[in-house]
Amino acid sequence: MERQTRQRQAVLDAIDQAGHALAPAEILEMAQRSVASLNLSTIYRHLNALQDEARVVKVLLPGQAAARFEAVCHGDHGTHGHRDAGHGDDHDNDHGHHHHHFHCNGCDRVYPLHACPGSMQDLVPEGFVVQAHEITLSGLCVDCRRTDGAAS
Amino acid sequence: MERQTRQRQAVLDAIDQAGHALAPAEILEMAQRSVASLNLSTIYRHLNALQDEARVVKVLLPGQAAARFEAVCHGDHGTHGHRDAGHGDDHDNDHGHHHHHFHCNGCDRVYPLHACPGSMQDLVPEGFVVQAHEITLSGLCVDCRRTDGAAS
DNA sequence: GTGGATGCAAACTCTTTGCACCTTG
DNA sequence: CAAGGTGCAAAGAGTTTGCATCCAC
Repeated sequence: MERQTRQRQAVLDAIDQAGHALAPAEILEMAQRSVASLNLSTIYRHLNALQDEARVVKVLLPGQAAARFEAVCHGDHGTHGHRDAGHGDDHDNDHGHHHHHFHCNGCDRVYPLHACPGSMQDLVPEGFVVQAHEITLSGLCVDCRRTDGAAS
Repeated sequence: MERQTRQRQAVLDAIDQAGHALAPAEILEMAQRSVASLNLSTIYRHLNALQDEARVVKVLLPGQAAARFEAVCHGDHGTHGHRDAGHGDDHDNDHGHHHHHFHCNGCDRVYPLHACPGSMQDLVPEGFVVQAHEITLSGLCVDCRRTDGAAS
């Protein structure tokens, strides 16, 4: 996957423009606007390649079988110190900074959270070693709070 | 799923005796020792029923498509105050106390963690409402630390 | 005896792969 | 032109469901 093709560009554009994690099917839908013939398997092939290039991350939510993918953000946020990041994936490049996710129960979107409470070594029994942690919050985002939350 | 059948008992026994979360296939393997004819679909049917009865919980790990199931522990741990539990599942009975999980990268087991840092409302942007949180730690358990960790 | 439970096979979802064809460099 | 990418269809895991049979009550 090193050539510059229309389909590769379409996949990249979809992910970059979304601003939040997308499911492969959503990427397909977006990307087909540029390349109508685009196939799901091509999406998956690029997604896997882009993960290896550390340009996208796979986001898995507990409770959801299907994966989503988000663009890696290479902006430095100051915190390089903790060796406790990672998502348990095979790809252990930690380019793209450590973050967590918020899943909105209203619109089903997944938002990145740029805060992190730090290592959770104190939650585990003695003798256990924490190598990574994954926090997923869920609830209502600003928009859905107004709509679903009946807060008027 | 209200009758007392050998297969139901076999499934329950497997989960109760395991002491940690089991995959459906593992439950099958265990339970077939009592009921050789046991079928995977029967396991799934009971697992779903038992979830509704709040006797087992589905445990999903980020990064793993397949679900695991663990026995609900009805022991009170004092903390009933926080309305911030839940696993994002449809089943929102909070019988069985709120807890998190540790996934061992060595033996692939999932251990329950009975500690919880509490609500994480401060991690989300203003206007977002946190209804539930899910924390999954991973690393090495005591046993695997000795084995894999090459600590000798 | 009857209705709920079971086993089997088929269906479904998500993801990966084999292969012939087309495209990029 | 050749290496590599693409589309399609088929293969796989994991999970659910339809249906005829079986068994607990």
